[in-house]
Amino acid sequence: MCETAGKIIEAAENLLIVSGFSGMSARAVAKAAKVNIAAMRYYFGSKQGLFEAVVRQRIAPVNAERLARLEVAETERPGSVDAVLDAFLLPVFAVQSEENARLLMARVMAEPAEIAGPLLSNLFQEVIEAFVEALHECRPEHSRDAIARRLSFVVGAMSFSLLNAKPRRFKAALDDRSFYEELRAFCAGGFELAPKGP
Amino acid sequence: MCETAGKIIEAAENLLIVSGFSGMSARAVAKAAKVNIAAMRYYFGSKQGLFEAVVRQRIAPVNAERLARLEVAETERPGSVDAVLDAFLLPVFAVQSEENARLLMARVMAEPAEIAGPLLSNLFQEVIEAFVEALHECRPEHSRDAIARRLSFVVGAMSFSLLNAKPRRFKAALDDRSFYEELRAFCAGGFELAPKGP
DNA sequence: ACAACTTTCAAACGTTCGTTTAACCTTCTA
DNA sequence: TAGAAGGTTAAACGAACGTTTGAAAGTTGT
Repeated sequence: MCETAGKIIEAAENLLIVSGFSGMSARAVAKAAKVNIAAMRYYFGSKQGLFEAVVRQRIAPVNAERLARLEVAETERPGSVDAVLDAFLLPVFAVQSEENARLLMARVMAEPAEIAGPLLSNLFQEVIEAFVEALHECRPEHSRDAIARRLSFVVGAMSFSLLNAKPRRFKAALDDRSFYEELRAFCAGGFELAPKGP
Repeated sequence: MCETAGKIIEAAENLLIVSGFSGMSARAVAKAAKVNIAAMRYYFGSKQGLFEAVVRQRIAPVNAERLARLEVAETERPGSVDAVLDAFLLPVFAVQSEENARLLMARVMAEPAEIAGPLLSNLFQEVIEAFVEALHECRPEHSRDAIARRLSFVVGAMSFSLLNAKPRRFKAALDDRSFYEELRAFCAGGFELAPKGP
């Protein structure tokens, strides 16, 4: 049955978020999913294959929506850093994607390169290139390298604060909203030119 | 001999940077340090104890210098966000601390909470409180919670970009310098008020 | 020289790891 | 009804894990 693969992915996602790839054992996944260990190999080939399936399933839609929103932003609000940043950040915080999607993305970003490196390169190459180009058009006084570095600052600010946010506070929805607005404001400010004053 | 403990710490640090805590095996540490596995328990009690010793040895001096520089900044340039951010960020990039110190700090920040959580809380509590207070005095229009969130953005931007920077490029010294200035400019911009424009 | 202490070592402890095998159970087709 | 195909399972594989032991080797003080 196909339901088994889904149960494995769901359990693996939850364990990945709290323990990371090396800290998550295939046996723990099987137990949490109430599935035999061999089913993991049957559907995903290996633990690494399961990891990549989990990450792909969560991140690919987010990146697709990023590119879609970027296209809209570039025609409706050309030259706006805020609009580009919204296109990059909002898909992560969209209500459709649950909190797990955010936490998983943050956790995967923090994995050692030998585990997630090639996968993330494949998943993000197109997105990074598109957003660096878009931001470069908004701020042509910065070099593309500088823009790319600043974009990595944006990703880092988002990932780290997600990982280290308290596991759940009261009024989560409201907090999420204000959290996002602060993140967006912070990142947008980072793309402004240095202030005039000394 | 005390040299053995030093060799273990050095080897563990290098392996921690590339593999993280769960991905680093105690046996690999012993082999890299050319030391018997039992020496790890003799000097550090356990793998977790070794981990904490490595982290403490690297991060404690950085945080001490952060507090020292903050005190200077508050008297010499009161109210300057730039000065406070320099006090927070420069000790990480100071020439005295090698690149390993930066990479280790970034890697440890990305560890799952169950591994590094309590340790990081102890190591950073005082620093976080001091810098949140200092930044709040620079920007009293932001709440302390908002300042704390922005400070976590700063930490994230720093950590992530360090982890994902290429392992070494030509002209490292110059690159480090411009990298730091871009990071500082980005973070400082994040603390500015929303720009006046639409 | 001897005894007391610290440090190092080879070897093994039991456990858990990711992976694999081979048999079993469905379900559908000939 | 026989059998092929897809899905699931218990059981075990060898390897590697963190940890522990007990004694050898080295150091120190008297």
